[in-house]
Amino acid sequence: MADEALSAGAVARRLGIAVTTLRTWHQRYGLGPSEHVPGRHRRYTPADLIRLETMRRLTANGVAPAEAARWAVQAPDAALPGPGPRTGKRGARGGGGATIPVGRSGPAARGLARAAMRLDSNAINEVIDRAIRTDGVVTTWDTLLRPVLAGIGERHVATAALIEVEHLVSRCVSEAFAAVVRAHAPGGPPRILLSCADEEQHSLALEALGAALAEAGIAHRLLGARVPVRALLEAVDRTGPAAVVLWSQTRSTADPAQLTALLAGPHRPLLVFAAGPGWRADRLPAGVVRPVDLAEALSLAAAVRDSLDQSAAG
Amino acid sequence: MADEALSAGAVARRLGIAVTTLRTWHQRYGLGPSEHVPGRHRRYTPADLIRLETMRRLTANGVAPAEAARWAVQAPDAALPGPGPRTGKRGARGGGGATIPVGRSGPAARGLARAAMRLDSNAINEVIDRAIRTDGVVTTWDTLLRPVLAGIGERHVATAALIEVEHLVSRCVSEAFAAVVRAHAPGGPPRILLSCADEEQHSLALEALGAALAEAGIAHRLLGARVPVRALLEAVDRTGPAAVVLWSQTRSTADPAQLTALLAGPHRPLLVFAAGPGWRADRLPAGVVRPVDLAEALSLAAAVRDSLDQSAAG
DNA sequence: AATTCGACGCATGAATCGACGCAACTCGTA
DNA sequence: TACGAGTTGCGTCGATTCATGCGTCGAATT
Repeated sequence: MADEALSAGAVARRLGIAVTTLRTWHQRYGLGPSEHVPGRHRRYTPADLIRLETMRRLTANGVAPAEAARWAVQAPDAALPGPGPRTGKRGARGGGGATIPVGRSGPAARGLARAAMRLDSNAINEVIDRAIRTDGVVTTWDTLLRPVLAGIGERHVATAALIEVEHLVSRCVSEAFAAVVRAHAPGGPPRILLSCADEEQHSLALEALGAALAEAGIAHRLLGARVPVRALLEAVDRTGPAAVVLWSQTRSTADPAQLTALLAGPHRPLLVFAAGPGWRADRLPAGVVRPVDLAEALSLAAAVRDSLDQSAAG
Repeated sequence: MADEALSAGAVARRLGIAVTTLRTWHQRYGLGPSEHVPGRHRRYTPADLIRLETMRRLTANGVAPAEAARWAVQAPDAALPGPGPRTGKRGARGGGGATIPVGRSGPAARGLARAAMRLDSNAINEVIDRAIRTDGVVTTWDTLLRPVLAGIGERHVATAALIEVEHLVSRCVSEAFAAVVRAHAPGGPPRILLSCADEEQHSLALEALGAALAEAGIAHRLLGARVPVRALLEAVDRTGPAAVVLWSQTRSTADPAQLTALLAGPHRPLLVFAAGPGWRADRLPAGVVRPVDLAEALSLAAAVRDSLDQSAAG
């Protein structure tokens, strides 16, 4: 048992791809066992495995399969190309199989989609973490995560499938944001409260905002999904935040009364944000700010922090 | 040495296999008596018997014989790293005020409850992280997190308040588990799939199991809450896990048909666990294992550990 | 004398092979 | 904007290869 020669099935399971795909990779790209007699079963040595592992990692990062294969064949262990000048050319025509449509959202999005389809949480984490480290939370959210999540959402609305994929990716994103928050030491007491609207289940965008805030050194408090108005008011009452961000993803959860209640409470926050696509601008009570995207929400929140600092210093 | 040194025939009869097979197992897989001189008769010690018993049990469950043998040779019975020594003495006297009932769950629980009431996520994180680092995931879950969560739950069922507290704590717990998973490099391909039952919303216990698995060095895949049967089957089909853990918190989500569907699928898992208080033991289809608590689930899952992954990866 | 040993071979079912095709996606072009 | 060309992952099918449990045989062990 000293010689570890894995069968095709074992390797496929390990990589999270179909056995057929493994054969296809061998035929199309020459990426197969180093020694193989036609007609006989393939036996993958550890060295072959490393090559395949590289292939997987590259495709998970958005490299076109053909190119990734070429790469894996001649440089078994290869680091990823820098984020720099890699935007332009490309004659590759991506596509293929049961995937998630991400349109022209860049290679990282494609890689993320691929990893997601394989339910490969490790690869998913890897891609997300790298993106956040490289481009920051805001950019990652806008150009990577949101497109991919939207793609998955579209799909599973249409076909009622991929729900498990969406869950997994959501979890990974959530965890990545949490890691960002944990990594950046929270400076001072949190004066910004983030909360979902009543009945609202989607909190990912809020978590993105939270991570972005943490990244900018701004402490916050995040309540999470499905916060009843009463609980929200109680939380505001107990913690006395300077600003409250209320997220509503869909119209059905965007009851303006929640905002009004916030403004009418005993500990009225300085600023109330109505964030998310659910809110209708013309139905918002006076005194409520409605940021259009993550970046704007971030800068507004930062402004709150600054004004607080000044008033405290003066 | 009046010890039971069983002869080949006796062992074969006991295991219900042919004597020849016993010899074959020895030759092909090295699974034989620990001491044996070529040409002489084989004498099986009780230890050898255990190994063979494992082999038989695994193969009876559908594990490939070669794999089962490797398994049996290196891990006769799945023993697990026990948790550290119990913590507490300490007689801190808990105070009054609006708090959460945690019973006699120790000072950490009380501290956690207090931090939760303040919506102080930093403090919450701190307590949880420390507990996990000190006592491990299993103990922390059983003696700290579950009591506190249960306490909060009780309260807000009674008073319809504290919902925001529960959300916050849940989030923090979730993140802490995620951090554990991220910290422990997952070795090899995940062969264990964790999923909530259809409609089941509570996934925290599953996340605890996931973290415990990660702590023990066992890779897994966690789908999350509210996984439709169809999505679960699709995931099983695509990833071909060796074991599937299906969590049901309440009776209403514990539809045995889900388990049956799992067992009937094309990529039938070796082992199916019905975990959580929702399941009724007398309604489970044959072939389903029902662990009673986190520790048991962990040790059972450990028994399914994939033995194929010991190659160098990145 | 009853077993067991080691070697060899066989039957059988599972896994894999190679070829083919499908469906889905992207991109250039009209 | 719609459409065709190029990519790609993977399901299917009939044939082949492998893995595995076990029977048989002559010699050795107990």
